Amino acid sequence: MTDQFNTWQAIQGEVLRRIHARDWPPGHPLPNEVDLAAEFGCARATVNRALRALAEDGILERRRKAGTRVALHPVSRATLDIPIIRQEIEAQGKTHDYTLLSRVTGDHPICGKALHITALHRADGAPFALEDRWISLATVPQATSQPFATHSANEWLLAHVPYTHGDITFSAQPAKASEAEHLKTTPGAPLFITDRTTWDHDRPVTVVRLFYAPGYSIRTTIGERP
Amino acid sequence: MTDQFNTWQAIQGEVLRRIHARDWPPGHPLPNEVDLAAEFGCARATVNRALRALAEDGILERRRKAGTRVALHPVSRATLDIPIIRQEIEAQGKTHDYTLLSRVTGDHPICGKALHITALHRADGAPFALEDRWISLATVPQATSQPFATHSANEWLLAHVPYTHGDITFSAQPAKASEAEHLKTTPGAPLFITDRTTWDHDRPVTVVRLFYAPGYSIRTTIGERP
DNA sequence: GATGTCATTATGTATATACATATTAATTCC
DNA sequence: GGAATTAATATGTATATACATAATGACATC
Repeated sequence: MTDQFNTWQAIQGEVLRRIHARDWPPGHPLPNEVDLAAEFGCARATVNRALRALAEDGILERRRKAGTRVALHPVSRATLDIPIIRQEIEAQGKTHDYTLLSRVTGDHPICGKALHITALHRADGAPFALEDRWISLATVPQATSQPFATHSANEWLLAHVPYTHGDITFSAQPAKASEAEHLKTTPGAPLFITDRTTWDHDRPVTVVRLFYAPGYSIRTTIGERP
Repeated sequence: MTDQFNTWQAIQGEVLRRIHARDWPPGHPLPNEVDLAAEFGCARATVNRALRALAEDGILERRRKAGTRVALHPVSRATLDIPIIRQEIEAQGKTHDYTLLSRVTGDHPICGKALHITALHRADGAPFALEDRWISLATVPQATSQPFATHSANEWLLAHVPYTHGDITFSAQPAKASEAEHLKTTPGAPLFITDRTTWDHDRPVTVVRLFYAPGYSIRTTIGERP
């Protein structure tokens, strides 16, 4: 018991220091929790808390009995916060403006009978993102009574319709003529696209594709200590 | 104490159930940990573990004294695993092929004097991603003795050079003539781009831009229970 | 030698207790 | 009434202990 590390953050910091200093290079096994607790002069639960958090970040790999080791290929594990568009725009100090472009019913391969909504989000008047959304009427019948004329369907859905899970895909696609027109760019221009599908258990809630105006990017960090 | 939930996962599941069932709608405050523990017939630490994990997922918002409430705008918090390209290709059951295109020294605004490497990654022979990388020679002098002819610089760096943090940006950009040629597409084609910068404390390690061949996308899930 | 059993081991988790800390609410003081 | 102080409260964390569980490795068995 050389030093006294008595918070799990301090222990995490010391472990990270040893990893960064190459005392424990990639693939290197760590002492077990009991020994580390003895060395750091703290309880095993505190060591466990520190190492578990590092494992969740992808820095360590842990297996029962096998022990803990420094990740060999520290698959960069980044946490993406995907805000609603209004918040994203307002966070830039700009004013958000929402325009409903169309609102019809139709059929969608995943959603079935669905409300089809297209809308444009602007930031300080400039086109920001084009929204193409389907809302399943089997899952969300209340959507029919919502105009979605002044507020984004996303915010209404988040506040009123539960979902259990979903998936998001990011890609780059060329702008079609109509998309280019709304986003004030040229057909074929590279657009950053997000496709999101959300479910409530096994029932589809909404499928949405967002076309972001040229220049858009999303950013995240890895290994940042708060 | 009606039911007996004695694992933190069971408690997390029950809390999620109540959120999804709209018993606790967005913005709704939860009972405090002591009361929940009494209701669930478990220790407060167990409730804490369950709620803390949900807060990390962005589902709950917690503040001392103020208590716990269901997140009003459940900012979709997705975890992105960014594998090394070879693993990404091999995970698709394809063979990875790496070709060094150029290797010179030059100056880079962030890295200073740096090794500049361009390389092409192929999957089953088809262009997959074009890599444009700068490695700071002040931080990584050993890089000069590495040919990077048959293996990606990324894997060598991960195994031999420590880093503490970094940032990643995703965007869509039109292919320049040379990029289009390597990726066997046409100039102006929309390319999915990732820009990554990594640091070891305050020293830049490497700056890399990856141009992915058309059709590439990254996918993640939200709210998935493992 | 291959296979199955069992003890060992390191992590995973639950519990009771105690104290720390942030934040709000109430109260006192000027 | 407004500012400063204080009390109350919910979460945050540390500790010792106990048992659960997965995975390994050794041993015994066929």
